[in-house]
Amino acid sequence: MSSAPHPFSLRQLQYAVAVADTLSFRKAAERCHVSQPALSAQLAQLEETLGVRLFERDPRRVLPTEAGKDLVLRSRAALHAADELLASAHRARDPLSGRLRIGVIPTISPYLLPIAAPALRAAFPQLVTVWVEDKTEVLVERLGAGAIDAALLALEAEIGDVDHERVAEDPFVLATRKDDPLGEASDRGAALADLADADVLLLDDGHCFRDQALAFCAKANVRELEFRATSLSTLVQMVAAGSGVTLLPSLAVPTEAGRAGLRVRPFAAPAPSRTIALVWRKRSPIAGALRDLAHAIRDAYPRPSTPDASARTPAAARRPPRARDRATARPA
Amino acid sequence: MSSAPHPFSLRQLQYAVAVADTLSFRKAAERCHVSQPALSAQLAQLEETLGVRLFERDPRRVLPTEAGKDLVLRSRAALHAADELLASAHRARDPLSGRLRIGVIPTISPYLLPIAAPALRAAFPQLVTVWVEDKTEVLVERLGAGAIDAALLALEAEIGDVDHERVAEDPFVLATRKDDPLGEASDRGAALADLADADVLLLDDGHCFRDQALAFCAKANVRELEFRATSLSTLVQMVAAGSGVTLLPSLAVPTEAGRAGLRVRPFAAPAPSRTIALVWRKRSPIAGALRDLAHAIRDAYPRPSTPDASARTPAAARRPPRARDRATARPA
DNA sequence: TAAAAATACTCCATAGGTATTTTAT
DNA sequence: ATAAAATACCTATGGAGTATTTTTA
Repeated sequence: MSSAPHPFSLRQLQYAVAVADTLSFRKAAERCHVSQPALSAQLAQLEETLGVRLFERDPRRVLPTEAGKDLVLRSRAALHAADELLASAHRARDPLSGRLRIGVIPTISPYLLPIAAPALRAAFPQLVTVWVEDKTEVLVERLGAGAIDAALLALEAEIGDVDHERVAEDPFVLATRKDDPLGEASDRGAALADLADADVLLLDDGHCFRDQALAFCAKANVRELEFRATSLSTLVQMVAAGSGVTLLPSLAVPTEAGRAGLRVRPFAAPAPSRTIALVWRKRSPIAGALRDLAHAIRDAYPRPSTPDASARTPAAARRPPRARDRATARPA
Repeated sequence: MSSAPHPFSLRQLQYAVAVADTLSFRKAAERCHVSQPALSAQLAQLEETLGVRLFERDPRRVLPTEAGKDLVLRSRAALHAADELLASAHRARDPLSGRLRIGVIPTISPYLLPIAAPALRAAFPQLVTVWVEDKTEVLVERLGAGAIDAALLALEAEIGDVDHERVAEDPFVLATRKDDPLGEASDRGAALADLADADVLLLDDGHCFRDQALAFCAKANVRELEFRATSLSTLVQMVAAGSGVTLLPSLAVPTEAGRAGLRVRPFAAPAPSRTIALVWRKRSPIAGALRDLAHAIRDAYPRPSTPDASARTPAAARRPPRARDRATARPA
């Protein structure tokens, strides 16, 4: 599996093509911006290494041999491939003008992507995003392997040694059945103590949100029911059916709380929450671009829509949309 | 229509491919038989000129970026094209293993090709001959333009300044109707004087054989009939029909003299004749090969089959087949 | 004689080598 | 501490320049 260096150069092929086009060493040299002897020498060397006479020369004219014609044809093909490569690389100079594979966890994906994807399309028209939905552990593994370029997930999970940019703080809310007394008392946030002796429904193993919710609930004397939901949507349906209560990320509320029979209640400070962030491999060459991308997602992030949202500073005022000029991005 | 020199080298592409294959600069350098710094430098330069980071490096491993993967893919294509070119050129090293376009005049072609073509196929299995039939003037023009590589014709014609190798001396014979007294007296050759006052039929203008026959006949007091044949075959039919007499190249005799009603008679020395030769452009790079080709045709050339052929030295004895080793060919 | 390509030579850019340092785990 | 890539520095190959000669129509 060893490879010898190529015996000829692209430059030599260019010279050969130029001679075939102009039928003159002098004119070809002119077109290539080199002296005639330089071109002569390179062609002589090419003929030497190939062991084939490429052009018949006499003072009157230059005539490509059969081998020369063939070589010129193939040279054009090779040079074209090289040009394509150059053009493609040039296109890739702007990391936000190619294909970007981004992982997203299932507790973010259905709620954020419908908003973030169009925003990214608008902000970076040249960018094609490929979204990969999977659990944190899988995404981290795929990120490390280079199968994806970045991932949207919660920093609270085990994500290894990666760089990141925060997108949003996503507080958890308590979701109960409409007639559950736990969901009342909207004048104050729910407290940990309220959860005592509650029947709590949680996501299936492997979902990082399960771990985060569980970590919070562990401080109270809660009973986790045996049922494990595979999605927040399922979880909400169970709660609405009166099987118990659950925690929801605020992000999911606009979508999931519209269901009949469900009531959501924010927690009193310090409210449990997760930090949604875009993460990438340390030393990724497109770190700057990814940071810009995170900013764009942050700016598109939905404003909280919990019942007391009007009492809080509107998201738009807290974070005015900023110019996403890559030149102003902080260095990694 | 000016072209700038290519900003990168095939060597750099090879290095990139090697790194992508081995995922290690060290191993890639090893595979390319260069030192690791040399490979590093070349790749750094490639990245510099393309303006794109191709590989993420850290001491633990090397990971191609999206742009790097794309480049490697395209590099393989470009390198493949270059390899193809190299292979094709190598195949073309042997001039007798490609396509060779050879012109032939109409007074040679139908009589010599059925013998020469199979002989060449046997002698040079790799050679593909493309035969181009036309009159001398056209062939000479096409030869000069490079449209054909060589031509089989008579040296007596106007063929310009070309190199050649003799294939055979082709004496003319007198063709008469069977009962024409001119065709008798087979104990001695026909003399110029015999043609006095004969009605002679000749080929159409443009055929070099017409000019050669005419030049001979001009010494006698012959009448050229108004009829002009477009081929020797037609001419022979006219003679057999009793319209007059004509000259034929011996080469055509085995084919044409089989016709009923025709008699051929050799001329007494000095017999008129033409010299069949293979000609090519001066300075043709495949002169040596063409000379070999001419020798092969000469060796396959049919032995004279005139009535007194048995009295002469057999062709096989005169010219024993020789090894057609290109190394022994006389230089141009 | 005139044109075009080939030679002769000189120079410098650069690919490549060795030794060493930096870097990140 | 280690393994790998980057850096520093030197060398030598060879590509390109100018001036000149050779070639052939």
